[in-house]
Amino acid sequence: MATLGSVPELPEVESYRRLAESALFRTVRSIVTPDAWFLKGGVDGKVLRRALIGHRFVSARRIGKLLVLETDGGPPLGIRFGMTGTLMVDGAAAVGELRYAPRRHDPKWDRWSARFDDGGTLVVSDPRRLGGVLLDPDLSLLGPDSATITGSQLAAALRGSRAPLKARLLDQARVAGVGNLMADEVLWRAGLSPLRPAGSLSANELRRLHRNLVRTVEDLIDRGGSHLGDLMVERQPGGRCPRDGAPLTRSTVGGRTSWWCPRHQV
DNA sequence: ATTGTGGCCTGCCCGC
DNA sequence: TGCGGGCAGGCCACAA
Repeated sequence: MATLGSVPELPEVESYRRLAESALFRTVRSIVTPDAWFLKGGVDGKVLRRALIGHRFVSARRIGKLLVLETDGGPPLGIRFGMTGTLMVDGAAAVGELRYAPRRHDPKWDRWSARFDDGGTLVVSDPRRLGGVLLDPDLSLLGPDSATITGSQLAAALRGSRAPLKARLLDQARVAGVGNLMADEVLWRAGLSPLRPAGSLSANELRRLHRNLVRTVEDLIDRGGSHLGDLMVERQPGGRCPRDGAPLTRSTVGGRTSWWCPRHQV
């Protein structure tokens, strides 16, 4: 299998955020919205132009997988990347190829662009159109960011839930930033089954999960993508646990394809 | 309320 | 060689 990137989970969006910092403090001259489907939350091109043209982005924040570009006086712009979205500034992409996206760039996949007074651009490219752009995103719909979540916040996110642990971790309203690949990696590292009822973890298991979640996020940001976890190369038919060699189990958990080690993830 | 399911989107890959 | 059916998963609407 080729060494590709992965879907835009927290590590990818963090690299997009860093790239977006190079687009700050540059005056927006025009907005290109070729795909009305890509505009979310009831905004249209006219509203976006009124909000952004003549203004500048002044900060690039990330909450979970959501990129928020704050403007000088107007409402912030929210960008979601779905599973194949990439960010480009001045023609350069933030990270390498995405696992489930084409390896090339085609301008027809540019779903949204801002052009600056200096001639540069900020472009959202998304072949499968699962991402989107919105104004003034409601951040209260997102749980604590998994890069900085505290142990007690994680405990609160899981407490009392009978949903599968993995499904709860994927719920962006509970914990923001965990996607399918990173969920498998974190649970594998923590030695916890994705099928465990979320509220059934002991205090020790909670500590273990929290430690591995925060460390994994940091680790994968450093490595450069959610596809660079230790489990990922085995996350395919015939794959074996890198820790103990047991054949990995594949099934659907929380509506997502899941791979885990039946020997040490309990 | 919580939890589960299906659909959206479309390029790519596999088998015929 | 072309074709068609699955597949991938973030997010949302909807059902029970």
